[in-house]
Amino acid sequence: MARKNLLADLIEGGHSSLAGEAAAAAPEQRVPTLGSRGAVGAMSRSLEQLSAERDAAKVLSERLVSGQDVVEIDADLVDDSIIPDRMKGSDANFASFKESIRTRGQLVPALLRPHPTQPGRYQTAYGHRRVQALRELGRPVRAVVQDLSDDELVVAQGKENGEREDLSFIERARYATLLEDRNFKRDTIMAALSVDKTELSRLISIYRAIPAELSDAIGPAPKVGRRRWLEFVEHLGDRKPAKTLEALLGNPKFLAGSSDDRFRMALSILTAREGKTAKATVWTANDGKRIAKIDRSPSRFILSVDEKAAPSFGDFVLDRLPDLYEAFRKSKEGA
DNA sequence: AGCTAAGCATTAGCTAAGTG
DNA sequence: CACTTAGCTAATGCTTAGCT
Repeated sequence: MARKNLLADLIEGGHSSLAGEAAAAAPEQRVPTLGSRGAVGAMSRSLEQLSAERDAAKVLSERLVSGQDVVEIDADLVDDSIIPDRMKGSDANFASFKESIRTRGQLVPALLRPHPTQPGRYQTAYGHRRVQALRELGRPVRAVVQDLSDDELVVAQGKENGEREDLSFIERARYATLLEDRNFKRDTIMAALSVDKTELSRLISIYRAIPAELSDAIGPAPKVGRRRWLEFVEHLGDRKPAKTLEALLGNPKFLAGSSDDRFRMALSILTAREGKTAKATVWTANDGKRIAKIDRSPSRFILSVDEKAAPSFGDFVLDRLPDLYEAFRKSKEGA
């Protein structure tokens, strides 16, 4: 519970006056029209960016208020975090982000710590994209510098991603696994990713079950969540992925598609080989009505009755379930 | 064609039970 | 005790069908 409300606490705690304003203004927020669609659409992206930066500012505000000065540091002296969190090709908006930094300057400071082994250098805890953009622009980084332990660094980095919620499932799984490989405690990883132990366990086991070449080839797949990655791993099984990989990497369609598309293709190759992966089927009665849908899996048989096509048929079946089951048992005994 | 509501699929967070 | 597995479900996103 505390974990779930972490973000809310941060925002409300630090900016209760803001929240109050928002609540007071709410009744008047029903603006009838906002001009033409085109104008609104063009604005939305920069608005998103603005709000993302404001959110980041809220999280940093505590540190700023606590008497930390913002200093300017040569971007070339700033290294990335000890653990990379993003996969290749996951940041499509970087160019426009960089452009906004170029035109408007760096609105929100980054959070750095002194490099543990190289005096005079720094490591990024929070604000990787800003640092990267400023590095490319050849500008100094405005930053708060604090002595942070490895744990604190990793948790701060996780917050950055959590704020924007822009790490996909597999990226979080990868990040969690990298952290574990670096011997971070489960508690720390849980804090860094804002997940519970259940989810953390799944993240790590799923990522470890997929050969790195395969997950790298697929990429971040932002629209694919736990459920389908789990399905992916189940179908992968003990099978040698070499053939799957070969089939995929040799396919120009695979390489041309989006990361989500690549995931879909990879999954369909895995499931196709399985032969009998029955998809949901519809049972049609003699009168032509599509009465029920059947979903099969190794562990389930789901029968759903269409209440519109056959009102109260479900109850009818339910009433007779005991008799049906009895008949079923007898038929088994006989066999 | 454009809009809306309904239906369906998916994600992600939770509890409970199992395992070593 | 620390972690894993299974299963449920609210919230969200997407698709489809029906309406104006």
